[in-house]
Amino acid sequence: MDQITRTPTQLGATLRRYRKKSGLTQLDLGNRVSKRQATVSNIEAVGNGTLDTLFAVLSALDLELVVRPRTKTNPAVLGDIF
Amino acid sequence: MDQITRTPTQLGATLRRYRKKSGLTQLDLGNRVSKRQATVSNIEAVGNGTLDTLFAVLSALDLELVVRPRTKTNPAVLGDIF
DNA sequence: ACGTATTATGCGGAAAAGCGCATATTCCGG
DNA sequence: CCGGAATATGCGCTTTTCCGCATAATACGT
Repeated sequence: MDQITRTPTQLGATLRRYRKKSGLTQLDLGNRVSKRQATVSNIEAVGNGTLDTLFAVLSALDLELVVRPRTKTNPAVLGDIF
Repeated sequence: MDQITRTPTQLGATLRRYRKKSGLTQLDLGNRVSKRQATVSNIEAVGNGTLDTLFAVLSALDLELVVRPRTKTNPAVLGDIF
């Protein structure tokens, strides 16, 4: 299932999903990327952060990003809801 | 062709590709998202920036992000090269 | 309900990214 | 080549993010 994100908040929610799926806490993940638990919280919950932090987290969770033209897929169902 | 990115630099290169494809200059794009040409340059060339800026640019270029587990695709050929 | 684990939030200070403005450098068509 | 367009870089300043550290609030199993 592709995780389409169009806002920082959606991205944060998606990252959280993947983090939980791999059984890590924010503290665990923060340690792996040498960042604070608070920083992980901030990027997940608020959607604030830098690209540096983002890619550190993606790497730690063994994820990658795909950039593509927007699809017609219902934009509401994408990640904010859960 | 999927635009897989695993580093800020690859992402920047990808954004540049899409910007040029849509016939915009950094100045054009900067104006659309109410940010400086220098800020666009920074995210494209250096890979530095915030999620805020990133999603503003994605939106202006009508792009979306997909987060997914890393594939086995040759990781070297993805965007730094060009 | 309790206790613990997890996540969110707050502080002061350092670092980075943003700004306006300007200029240097590079790219590219003619 | 030359000249203009486009991109990169610099300065001083403001805003945001990150830091360490700590605590408050929430979630979750027993």
